[in-house]
Amino acid sequence: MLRPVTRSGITIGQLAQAAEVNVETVRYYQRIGLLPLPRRDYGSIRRYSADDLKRVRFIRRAQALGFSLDEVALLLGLSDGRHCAETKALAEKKLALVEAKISDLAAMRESLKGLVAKCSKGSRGCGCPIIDALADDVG
Amino acid sequence: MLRPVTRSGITIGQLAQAAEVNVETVRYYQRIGLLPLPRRDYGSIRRYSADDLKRVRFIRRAQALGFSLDEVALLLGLSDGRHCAETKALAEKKLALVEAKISDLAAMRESLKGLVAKCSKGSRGCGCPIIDALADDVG
DNA sequence: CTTGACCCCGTACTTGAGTACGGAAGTAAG
DNA sequence: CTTACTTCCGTACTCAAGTACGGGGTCAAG
Repeated sequence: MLRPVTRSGITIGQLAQAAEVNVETVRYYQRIGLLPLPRRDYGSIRRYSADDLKRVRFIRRAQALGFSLDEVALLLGLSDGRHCAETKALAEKKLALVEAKISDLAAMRESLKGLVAKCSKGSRGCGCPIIDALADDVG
Repeated sequence: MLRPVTRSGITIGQLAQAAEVNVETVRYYQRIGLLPLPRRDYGSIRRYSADDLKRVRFIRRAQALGFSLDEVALLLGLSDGRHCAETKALAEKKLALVEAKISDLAAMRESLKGLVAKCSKGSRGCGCPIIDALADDVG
């Protein structure tokens, strides 16, 4: 029969808009394998799922946290449910990295808080050596 | 007399090594104004201070946290001790950003912890939908 | 059945952040 | 003084991560 099966899922344009990225960016992620190319159930137009949207959002947020696309791919790969030993080792490495980042950011936060407080009191010279926030030795 | 005054400070090569960056990177930061070009007290060779080293390290760590060099420049600019009102506004914005990053990373951390725990128990299929860590709405 | 909005694909261009290169000059050790 | 290592500087190249472009196909509305 080949009836135009329930066009479930959203188009690339809608996906891009929802994830606040460029359509080209979505295509780019597909090309480099970060995003699975979805089946074209209907004609030649791809349909995307809610999971695809979550994935794109994850990518962008992970990037904002300083991960490269390669690293993002690794993080996403952690969910393959296979190769437990390797997965665990990798997860532990990433966990340490994440914890280091958190502590750097926490130091930055305190520094910024101090600055805001100083500025609020209108004290003269609201300088803030934020640089000192990250001055301690690298773990 | 013009005696070769106490060659205080380190050379660019030593600075680069200490900060674990390329010499060219240091020169690059100078070119784009992220690093002050130090006076050449002695001949034509630049000498760098401990502050310069701290600055380079700060830059790299801030980058690893997802800040662009432009943003790093802003962060560093917070210490100018002038324009209190603007400084405060900017600091508040950055503070919010930093807090958002921390909470994203904290979610990632929990997810990774869960994965490591599952793997440690040797349970079958140590999959970890880390993607869900960042699935909640963007603040 | 045309029009306008959207999609497909491949290729080329751009931007941010370095890296590499090559020749001249400074400097330290032998 | 010579040799070997740095530094200086400008220019050119690279790489990741997109962005833009152009030609063609689809599809719903008018």
